Amino acid sequence: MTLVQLKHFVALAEAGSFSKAATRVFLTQPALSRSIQALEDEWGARLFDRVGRRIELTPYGLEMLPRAQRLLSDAQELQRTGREFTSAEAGALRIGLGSGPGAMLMAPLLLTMAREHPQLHLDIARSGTELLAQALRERRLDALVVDARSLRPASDLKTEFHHEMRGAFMVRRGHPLAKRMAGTRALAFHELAPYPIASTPLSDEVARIMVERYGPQANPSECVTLRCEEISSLVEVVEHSDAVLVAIRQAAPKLVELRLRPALQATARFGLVTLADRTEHPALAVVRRVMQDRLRDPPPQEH
Amino acid sequence: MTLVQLKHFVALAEAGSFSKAATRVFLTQPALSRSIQALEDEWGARLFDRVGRRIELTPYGLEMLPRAQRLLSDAQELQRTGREFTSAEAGALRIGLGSGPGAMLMAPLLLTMAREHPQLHLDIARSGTELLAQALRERRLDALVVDARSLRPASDLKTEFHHEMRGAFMVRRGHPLAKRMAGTRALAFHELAPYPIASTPLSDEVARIMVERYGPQANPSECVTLRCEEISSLVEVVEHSDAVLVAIRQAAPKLVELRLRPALQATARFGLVTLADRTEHPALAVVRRVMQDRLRDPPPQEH
DNA sequence: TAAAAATACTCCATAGGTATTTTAT
DNA sequence: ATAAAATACCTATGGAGTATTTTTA
Repeated sequence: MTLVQLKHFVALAEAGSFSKAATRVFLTQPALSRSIQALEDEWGARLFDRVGRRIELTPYGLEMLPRAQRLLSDAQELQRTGREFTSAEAGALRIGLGSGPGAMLMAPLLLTMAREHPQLHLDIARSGTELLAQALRERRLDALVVDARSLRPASDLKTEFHHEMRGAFMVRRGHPLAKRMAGTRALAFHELAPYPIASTPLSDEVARIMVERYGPQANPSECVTLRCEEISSLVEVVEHSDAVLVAIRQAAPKLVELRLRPALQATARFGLVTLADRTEHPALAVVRRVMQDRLRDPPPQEH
Repeated sequence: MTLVQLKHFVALAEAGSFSKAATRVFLTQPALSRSIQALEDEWGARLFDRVGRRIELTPYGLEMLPRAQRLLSDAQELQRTGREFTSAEAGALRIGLGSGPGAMLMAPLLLTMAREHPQLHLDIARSGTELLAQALRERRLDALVVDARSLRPASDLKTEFHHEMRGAFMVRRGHPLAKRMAGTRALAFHELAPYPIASTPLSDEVARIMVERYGPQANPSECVTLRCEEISSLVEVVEHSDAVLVAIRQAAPKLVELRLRPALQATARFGLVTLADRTEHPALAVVRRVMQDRLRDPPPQEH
């Protein structure tokens, strides 16, 4: 039994004659005749009665026809699904997001999927980089987007570097510190002390840089008073209070950036991480596009 | 895409290596390798990552595997169903029974199917012979069992004669008429007059014979007082009353047959009728067996 | 170095085509 | 006499085997 034979069977039943059916399946009449015979031989029973110059389904053929049709349409469905999956129109994509990328990408990813790939199942996991990497290695995730600095280099992982996201101190427009930056004056870190500091959880790397630049009192575990994974909530707080936000500059483009001396010069390197030497999920193309769109540092800021 | 290729795909996924899978599907390793490659080429995406000496499903392969498995098991199911159908283990059989055969065969057919072919759907239609023949011609029935005498001969119908069923007058054991038949004495028809006469609907042919033998007062439409399609009910009545049953002798073997002068000598010729030149339904074998079992005239009666 | 997959080649079974015969209208 | 299916015969493609190379653990 072959899918091709089944197709011939169905075509013959629908056409009602060997000659007509043969042209429909792009065969000659003898070829179709033999194809049907082969099926009948294999199944040990006639599917059609050759009655004069007409043909007619036997009870057996009548019984098998709908089943054959169903199997054929299932087979077609299988092929179609395959194509859709490779073109990211269907299937399930499981993405792990580190806390920084999560803040920046979660909503855009969900939105893009909902709008442009409604048939694609998207599972987003947010967690620490190491836990995510473990899930990736165990095939519970298809890819991660994390700050590459927080990821221990490993040969079984492939990191596709995407964008260096500049970190910054930011306040609302009209904040006292903003006014104090008249002209080109830069602020010292201790001038921030009177205000609450808000940030998402920061990597050890960033913490180290801050201590290096501004001294022990700049250690995030000390100075950060408002910590929350959801950056949009933090932005809202900072917009309506005198709190200072420490985050990726581009995450809150409407806030005013503070110039500090020395400059913060801390960055996050967002990378798309997959297993090395594994075929990647077709839908990762969508993730890349969203990253291209959303992880773009703005041109140097003007005041 | 071929069912064979899908089988190879599933085997490889389950075996975890080309060599192992190859032996399982009775192929050499290169042959399996090429079979998988062909599938991957056709679908335009890798199904397995060849990682060192191990292989591993790609996300695409993972997505396609369960679908392929389902299609394969559906295909197997199709083949299995085919075999079951040809061996009368499954499918649907639609039989038309004339009133005489209906009385004799309905219950045994239903019982046999229920006991020995629980997966087989049986549809029994009871009606007049001509209506049944029409249904047969329109493929609404697979076969009929009718009294051949009531069927107008037609070249598109094939009648397989089975049994000549002898008709008889019967009464309960101990009935006054039974006592009156001492020795070899035969009764005259008018001796039956005091008793109700019970029968299934009789064919015109039988009615004609009765009038011929016993005169106008023997016309069934006149003399039959208890008419019912269900012969078992009639038998029950006759067993518990003084009614006389006119029916096929073998339909009520426990009753006593009346000897009449002249003898009734009416028979029903039960035949299995199908469309000529059409492949018959495999399950007709079952019907034939039931007919063989039930439509057997007993040896000449002793007294 | 060994084990596994891929490649190169060879072969043949089978599916398909052409020509012809058979059959039924 | 004609139209349709079956049969006979031939061809070629694709699937399978053997031998070999490549790769990686």
